[in-house]
Amino acid sequence: MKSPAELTETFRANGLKVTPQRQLLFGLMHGNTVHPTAEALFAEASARMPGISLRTVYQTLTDLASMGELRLIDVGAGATRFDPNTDDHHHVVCSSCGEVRDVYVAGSDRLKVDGLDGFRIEEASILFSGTCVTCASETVSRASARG
Amino acid sequence: MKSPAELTETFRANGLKVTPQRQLLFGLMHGNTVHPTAEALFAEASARMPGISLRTVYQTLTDLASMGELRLIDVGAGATRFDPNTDDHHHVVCSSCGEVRDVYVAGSDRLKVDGLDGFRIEEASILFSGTCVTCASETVSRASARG
DNA sequence: TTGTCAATCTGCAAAGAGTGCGAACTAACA
DNA sequence: TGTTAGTTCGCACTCTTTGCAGATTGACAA
Repeated sequence: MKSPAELTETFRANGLKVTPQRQLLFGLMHGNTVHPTAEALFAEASARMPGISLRTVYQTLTDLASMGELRLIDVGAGATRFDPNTDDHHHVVCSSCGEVRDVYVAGSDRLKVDGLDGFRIEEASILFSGTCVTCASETVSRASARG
Repeated sequence: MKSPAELTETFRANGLKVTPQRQLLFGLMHGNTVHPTAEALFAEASARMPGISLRTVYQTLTDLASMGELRLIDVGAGATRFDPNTDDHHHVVCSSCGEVRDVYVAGSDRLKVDGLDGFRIEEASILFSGTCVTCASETVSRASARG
Protein backbone atom coordinates (compact mmCIF):
# COMPACT_ATOMS: atom_id res chain seq x y z
CA MET A 1 0.00 0.00 0.00
CA LYS A 2 1.19 3.48 -0.82
CA SER A 3 2.07 6.02 1.86
CA PRO A 4 -0.72 8.24 3.23
CA ALA A 5 0.69 11.16 1.21
CA GLU A 6 0.70 9.16 -2.01
CA LEU A 7 -2.77 7.85 -1.35
CA THR A 8 -3.98 11.39 -0.91
CA GLU A 9 -2.73 12.16 -4.41
CA THR A 10 -4.16 8.96 -5.84
CA PHE A 11 -7.56 9.51 -4.31
CA ARG A 12 -7.81 13.05 -5.61
CA ALA A 13 -6.59 11.97 -9.02
CA ASN A 14 -9.43 9.45 -9.08
CA GLY A 15 -12.03 12.04 -8.16
CA LEU A 16 -12.30 10.77 -4.62
CA LYS A 17 -12.17 13.13 -1.71
CA VAL A 18 -9.62 13.01 1.07
CA THR A 19 -11.46 13.33 4.35
CA PRO A 20 -10.04 13.28 7.89
CA GLN A 21 -11.58 9.82 8.31
CA ARG A 22 -9.76 8.52 5.28
CA GLN A 23 -6.48 10.09 6.29
CA LEU A 24 -6.74 8.47 9.67
CA LEU A 25 -7.38 5.09 8.09
CA PHE A 26 -4.51 5.53 5.62
CA GLY A 27 -2.26 6.09 8.58
CA LEU A 28 -3.59 3.16 10.56
CA MET A 29 -3.18 0.76 7.68
CA HIS A 30 0.17 1.95 6.38
CA GLY A 31 2.82 -0.51 7.41
CA ASN A 32 0.27 -2.39 9.49
CA THR A 33 1.33 -6.01 9.77
CA VAL A 34 -1.38 -7.37 12.05
CA HIS A 35 -3.96 -8.05 9.31
CA PRO A 36 -6.78 -6.36 11.23
CA THR A 37 -10.47 -6.99 10.76
CA ALA A 38 -12.75 -4.06 10.00
CA GLU A 39 -13.92 -4.12 13.61
CA ALA A 40 -10.38 -4.03 14.96
CA LEU A 41 -9.50 -1.12 12.75
CA PHE A 42 -12.73 0.59 13.76
CA ALA A 43 -11.72 0.26 17.40
CA GLU A 44 -8.34 1.85 16.74
CA ALA A 45 -9.88 4.57 14.64
CA SER A 46 -12.55 5.31 17.25
CA ALA A 47 -9.89 5.84 19.89
CA ARG A 48 -8.33 8.56 17.77
CA MET A 49 -11.51 9.94 16.23
CA PRO A 50 -14.57 9.36 18.39
CA GLY A 51 -17.69 9.25 16.30
CA ILE A 52 -16.19 7.71 13.18
CA SER A 53 -18.52 5.04 11.95
CA LEU A 54 -17.90 1.40 11.20
CA ARG A 55 -19.65 2.00 7.91
CA THR A 56 -16.96 4.46 6.90
CA VAL A 57 -14.22 2.02 7.83
CA TYR A 58 -15.76 -0.62 5.58
CA GLN A 59 -16.27 1.93 2.83
CA THR A 60 -12.68 3.15 2.87
CA LEU A 61 -11.24 -0.33 3.12
CA THR A 62 -13.34 -1.39 0.15
CA ASP A 63 -12.17 1.64 -1.82
CA LEU A 64 -8.55 0.89 -1.08
CA ALA A 65 -9.04 -2.74 -2.05
CA SER A 66 -10.66 -1.89 -5.36
CA MET A 67 -7.73 0.41 -6.12
CA GLY A 68 -5.39 -2.48 -5.47
CA GLU A 69 -3.84 -0.84 -2.43
CA LEU A 70 -5.11 -3.44 -0.03
CA ARG A 71 -5.69 -7.16 -0.13
CA LEU A 72 -8.72 -8.79 1.42
CA ILE A 73 -7.89 -12.05 3.06
CA ASP A 74 -10.26 -14.70 4.25
CA VAL A 75 -8.77 -17.05 6.80
CA GLY A 76 -12.05 -18.85 7.25
CA ALA A 77 -12.67 -17.40 10.69
CA GLY A 78 -15.60 -15.08 10.34
CA ALA A 79 -14.37 -11.62 9.53
CA THR A 80 -12.31 -10.57 6.54
CA ARG A 81 -8.77 -9.40 7.26
CA PHE A 82 -7.16 -6.46 5.48
CA ASP A 83 -3.56 -6.55 4.34
CA PRO A 84 -1.64 -3.48 3.12
CA ASN A 85 1.13 -5.76 1.85
CA THR A 86 0.51 -6.10 -1.86
CA ASP A 87 3.60 -8.19 -2.59
CA ASP A 88 3.08 -11.65 -3.98
CA HIS A 89 2.73 -13.55 -0.75
CA HIS A 90 0.56 -15.92 1.26
CA HIS A 91 -0.59 -16.33 4.85
CA VAL A 92 -0.49 -18.48 7.94
CA VAL A 93 -3.20 -18.28 10.56
CA CYS A 94 -3.16 -19.52 14.13
CA SER A 95 -6.27 -21.62 14.56
CA SER A 96 -6.24 -20.85 18.26
CA CYS A 97 -5.90 -17.06 18.53
CA GLY A 98 -6.48 -16.06 14.92
CA GLU A 99 -3.17 -14.30 14.45
CA VAL A 100 -2.25 -13.93 10.78
CA ARG A 101 1.26 -13.54 9.40
CA ASP A 102 2.65 -13.09 5.93
CA VAL A 103 4.36 -16.05 4.33
CA TYR A 104 6.58 -16.00 1.26
CA VAL A 105 6.59 -19.06 -0.95
CA ALA A 106 9.10 -19.78 -3.69
CA GLY A 107 8.96 -22.61 -6.19
CA SER A 108 5.23 -22.65 -6.70
CA ASP A 109 5.83 -22.47 -10.45
CA ARG A 110 7.20 -26.00 -10.30
CA LEU A 111 4.11 -27.54 -8.74
CA LYS A 112 2.35 -30.20 -10.77
CA VAL A 113 -1.30 -29.33 -10.75
CA ASP A 114 -4.07 -31.58 -11.99
CA GLY A 115 -7.69 -30.52 -12.29
CA LEU A 116 -7.48 -26.99 -13.63
CA ASP A 117 -8.47 -27.95 -17.17
CA GLY A 118 -10.83 -25.41 -18.65
CA PHE A 119 -10.23 -22.85 -15.95
CA ARG A 120 -8.48 -19.59 -16.70
CA ILE A 121 -6.64 -19.13 -13.42
CA GLU A 122 -6.22 -15.63 -12.10
CA GLU A 123 -4.94 -16.33 -8.64
CA ALA A 124 -3.59 -19.02 -6.38
CA SER A 125 -3.45 -18.51 -2.66
CA ILE A 126 -1.94 -20.73 -0.06
CA LEU A 127 -3.24 -20.65 3.48
CA PHE A 128 -1.26 -22.40 6.17
CA SER A 129 -2.91 -22.98 9.50
CA GLY A 130 -1.60 -24.23 12.77
CA THR A 131 -0.64 -22.98 16.20
CA CYS A 132 1.52 -19.95 16.90
CA VAL A 133 4.31 -19.92 19.49
CA THR A 134 2.26 -18.06 22.06
CA CYS A 135 -0.68 -20.43 21.86
CA ALA A 136 1.58 -23.47 21.79
CA SER A 137 3.30 -22.45 25.02
CA GLU A 138 -0.01 -21.60 26.65
CA THR A 139 -1.23 -25.08 25.83
CA VAL A 140 1.88 -26.50 27.48
CA SER A 141 1.36 -24.33 30.58
CA ARG A 142 -2.22 -25.44 30.94
CA ALA A 143 -1.23 -29.06 30.49
CA SER A 144 1.39 -28.73 33.25
CA ALA A 145 -1.07 -26.97 35.53
CA ARG A 146 -3.55 -29.77 35.03
CA GLY A 147 -1.20 -32.57 35.60
CA MET B 1 -16.42 -40.19 2.89
CA LYS B 2 -17.55 -43.68 3.69
CA SER B 3 -20.59 -45.26 2.04
CA PRO B 4 -24.01 -44.73 3.62
CA ALA B 5 -23.92 -48.31 4.92
CA GLU B 6 -20.53 -47.84 6.53
CA LEU B 7 -21.55 -44.53 8.00
CA THR B 8 -24.56 -46.21 9.55
CA GLU B 9 -22.20 -48.57 11.35
CA THR B 10 -19.83 -45.81 12.33
CA PHE B 11 -22.57 -43.61 13.71
CA ARG B 12 -24.03 -46.41 15.81
CA ALA B 13 -20.57 -47.41 17.01
CA ASN B 14 -20.10 -43.84 18.21
CA GLY B 15 -23.39 -43.81 20.07
CA LEU B 16 -25.08 -41.66 17.46
CA LYS B 17 -28.46 -42.60 16.05
CA VAL B 18 -29.17 -43.24 12.43
CA THR B 19 -32.30 -41.34 11.52
CA PRO B 20 -34.05 -41.16 8.14
CA GLN B 21 -32.81 -37.57 7.83
CA ARG B 22 -29.22 -38.66 8.32
CA GLN B 23 -29.56 -41.56 5.92
CA LEU B 24 -30.90 -39.23 3.29
CA LEU B 25 -28.00 -36.85 3.78
CA PHE B 26 -25.45 -39.70 3.72
CA GLY B 27 -26.86 -40.63 0.33
CA LEU B 28 -26.89 -37.11 -1.00
CA MET B 29 -23.31 -36.47 -0.01
CA HIS B 30 -21.82 -39.82 -1.01
CA GLY B 31 -19.89 -39.40 -4.22
CA ASN B 32 -21.13 -35.84 -4.49
CA THR B 33 -18.63 -33.79 -6.46
CA VAL B 34 -20.41 -30.45 -6.63
CA HIS B 35 -19.23 -29.15 -3.25
CA PRO B 36 -22.69 -28.03 -2.15
CA THR B 37 -23.47 -25.39 0.43
CA ALA B 38 -25.73 -26.33 3.34
CA GLU B 39 -28.57 -24.46 1.63
CA ALA B 40 -28.09 -26.35 -1.63
CA LEU B 41 -28.08 -29.66 0.17
CA PHE B 42 -31.13 -28.59 2.13
CA ALA B 43 -32.95 -27.89 -1.13
CA GLU B 44 -32.13 -31.36 -2.46
CA ALA B 45 -33.05 -32.98 0.82
CA SER B 46 -36.32 -31.07 1.04
CA ALA B 47 -37.35 -32.34 -2.40
CA ARG B 48 -37.01 -35.89 -1.15
CA MET B 49 -38.13 -35.37 2.43
CA PRO B 50 -40.45 -32.38 2.79
CA GLY B 51 -40.24 -30.96 6.27
CA ILE B 52 -36.60 -31.72 6.94
CA SER B 53 -35.05 -28.69 8.55
CA LEU B 54 -32.04 -26.67 7.56
CA ARG B 55 -30.96 -26.99 11.18
CA THR B 56 -30.72 -30.75 10.80
CA VAL B 57 -28.70 -30.42 7.62
CA TYR B 58 -26.18 -28.21 9.41
CA GLN B 59 -26.15 -30.57 12.37
CA THR B 60 -25.47 -33.67 10.33
CA LEU B 61 -22.89 -31.98 8.15
CA THR B 62 -21.10 -30.79 11.27
CA ASP B 63 -21.20 -34.28 12.76
CA LEU B 64 -19.74 -35.79 9.59
CA ALA B 65 -17.04 -33.16 9.50
CA SER B 66 -16.03 -33.71 13.10
CA MET B 67 -15.77 -37.44 12.36
CA GLY B 68 -13.45 -36.61 9.51
CA GLU B 69 -15.84 -37.89 6.88
CA LEU B 70 -16.34 -34.51 5.31
CA ARG B 71 -14.17 -31.51 4.66
CA LEU B 72 -15.42 -27.95 5.11
CA ILE B 73 -14.13 -25.65 2.45
CA ASP B 74 -14.23 -21.91 2.43
CA VAL B 75 -13.85 -20.39 -1.00
CA GLY B 76 -14.34 -16.90 0.34
CA ALA B 77 -17.78 -16.51 -1.18
CA GLY B 78 -20.20 -16.47 1.68
CA ALA B 79 -21.32 -19.98 2.44
CA THR B 80 -19.16 -22.91 3.47
CA ARG B 81 -18.95 -25.76 0.97
CA PHE B 82 -18.95 -29.42 2.00
CA ASP B 83 -16.68 -31.95 0.35
CA PRO B 84 -16.99 -35.73 0.82
CA ASN B 85 -13.61 -36.19 -0.82
CA THR B 86 -11.17 -36.63 2.05
CA ASP B 87 -8.13 -37.29 -0.13
CA ASP B 88 -5.24 -34.86 0.15
CA HIS B 89 -6.35 -32.31 -2.40
CA HIS B 90 -7.09 -28.65 -3.05
CA HIS B 91 -9.69 -26.58 -4.87
CA VAL B 92 -10.34 -24.20 -7.70
CA VAL B 93 -13.32 -21.87 -7.65
CA CYS B 94 -14.89 -19.95 -10.51
CA SER B 95 -15.12 -16.35 -9.37
CA SER B 96 -18.06 -15.84 -11.70
CA CYS B 97 -20.47 -18.71 -10.99
CA GLY B 98 -18.95 -20.13 -7.82
CA GLU B 99 -18.38 -23.63 -9.19
CA VAL B 100 -15.81 -25.54 -7.15
CA ARG B 101 -13.71 -28.44 -8.39
CA ASP B 102 -11.11 -30.65 -6.80
CA VAL B 103 -7.49 -30.05 -7.70
CA TYR B 104 -4.57 -32.37 -7.05
CA VAL B 105 -1.20 -30.82 -6.41
CA ALA B 106 2.12 -32.66 -6.42
CA GLY B 107 5.49 -31.26 -5.43
CA SER B 108 4.32 -29.05 -2.62
CA ASP B 109 6.92 -30.65 -0.40
CA ARG B 110 9.61 -28.90 -2.44
CA LEU B 111 8.25 -25.40 -1.89
CA LYS B 112 10.54 -22.98 -0.11
CA VAL B 113 8.48 -21.33 2.54
CA ASP B 114 9.56 -18.34 4.58
CA GLY B 115 7.58 -16.93 7.48
CA LEU B 116 6.37 -20.00 9.32
CA ASP B 117 8.90 -19.73 12.14
CA GLY B 118 7.32 -20.51 15.46
CA PHE B 119 4.18 -21.95 13.95
CA ARG B 120 3.37 -25.61 14.26
CA ILE B 121 1.65 -26.13 10.91
CA GLU B 122 -1.25 -28.53 10.76
CA GLU B 123 -2.57 -27.81 7.32
CA ALA B 124 -1.81 -26.04 4.06
CA SER B 125 -4.54 -25.44 1.55
CA ILE B 126 -4.22 -24.02 -1.90
CA LEU B 127 -7.15 -22.23 -3.45
CA PHE B 128 -7.02 -21.41 -7.14
CA SER B 129 -9.55 -18.97 -8.50
CA GLY B 130 -10.40 -17.93 -11.99
CA THR B 131 -13.06 -18.42 -14.62
CA CYS B 132 -14.53 -21.77 -15.65
CA VAL B 133 -15.12 -22.77 -19.29
CA THR B 134 -18.83 -22.05 -19.13
CA CYS B 135 -18.43 -18.57 -17.74
CA ALA B 136 -15.55 -17.81 -20.09
CA SER B 137 -17.63 -18.69 -23.15
CA GLU B 138 -20.60 -16.73 -21.85
CA THR B 139 -18.37 -13.69 -21.54
CA VAL B 140 -17.30 -14.18 -25.15
CA SER B 141 -20.93 -14.52 -26.27
CA ARG B 142 -21.96 -11.36 -24.51
CA ALA B 143 -18.99 -9.52 -25.99
CA SER B 144 -19.96 -10.64 -29.50
CA ALA B 145 -23.57 -9.71 -28.91
CA ARG B 146 -22.52 -6.26 -27.84
CA GLY B 147 -20.63 -5.80 -31.00
C1' DT C 1 -13.33 34.25 0.57
C1' DT C 2 -17.45 32.40 -1.04
C1' DG C 3 -20.43 29.38 -3.70
C1' DT C 4 -21.61 25.11 -5.81
C1' DC C 5 -22.10 20.34 -6.19
C1' DA C 6 -20.83 15.84 -6.12
C1' DA C 7 -18.73 12.84 -2.94
C1' DT C 8 -18.84 11.33 1.82
C1' DC C 9 -20.32 10.28 6.54
C1' DT C 10 -23.25 8.38 9.79
C1' DG C 11 -26.89 5.64 11.71
C1' DC C 12 -30.17 2.40 11.06
C1' DA C 13 -32.41 -1.33 8.87
C1' DA C 14 -31.75 -5.54 6.70
C1' DA C 15 -29.67 -9.60 4.42
C1' DG C 16 -26.96 -13.99 4.57
C1' DA C 17 -24.90 -17.69 7.19
C1' DG C 18 -24.73 -20.05 11.12
C1' DT C 19 -25.63 -21.38 16.09
C1' DG C 20 -28.06 -21.90 20.87
C1' DC C 21 -31.97 -23.48 23.02
C1' DG C 22 -35.90 -26.19 24.48
C1' DA C 23 -40.04 -28.91 23.76
C1' DA C 24 -41.58 -32.78 21.26
C1' DC C 25 -40.12 -36.93 19.14
C1' DT C 26 -37.85 -41.43 18.21
C1' DA C 27 -33.96 -44.81 17.43
C1' DA C 28 -31.64 -48.27 20.00
C1' DC C 29 -31.32 -51.57 23.30
C1' DA C 30 -32.90 -54.26 27.34
C1' DT D 1 -42.97 -53.03 25.00
C1' DG D 2 -40.68 -49.60 27.87
C1' DT D 3 -36.99 -46.55 28.83
C1' DT D 4 -33.90 -43.11 27.79
C1' DA D 5 -30.51 -40.66 25.61
C1' DG D 6 -29.86 -38.76 21.26
C1' DT D 7 -32.45 -36.01 17.47
C1' DT D 8 -35.31 -32.95 15.06
C1' DC D 9 -37.31 -28.67 14.28
C1' DG D 10 -38.32 -23.96 14.51
C1' DC D 11 -37.37 -19.77 16.41
C1' DA D 12 -34.64 -16.29 18.24
C1' DC D 13 -30.28 -14.40 18.02
C1' DT D 14 -25.30 -13.38 16.77
C1' DC D 15 -22.04 -11.77 13.60
C1' DT D 16 -20.39 -9.63 9.46
C1' DT D 17 -21.36 -6.81 5.85
C1' DT D 18 -24.25 -3.98 2.78
C1' DG D 19 -28.19 -0.70 1.24
C1' DC D 20 -30.24 3.51 1.94
C1' DA D 21 -31.06 8.47 2.74
C1' DG D 22 -30.55 12.75 4.93
C1' DA D 23 -27.08 15.82 6.67
C1' DT D 24 -22.41 17.23 5.89
C1' DT D 25 -18.18 18.67 3.65
C1' DG D 26 -14.03 18.51 0.47
C1' DA D 27 -12.47 20.31 -3.96
C1' DC D 28 -12.44 23.51 -7.41
C1' DA D 29 -13.82 27.84 -9.67
C1' DA D 30 -14.95 32.61 -9.56
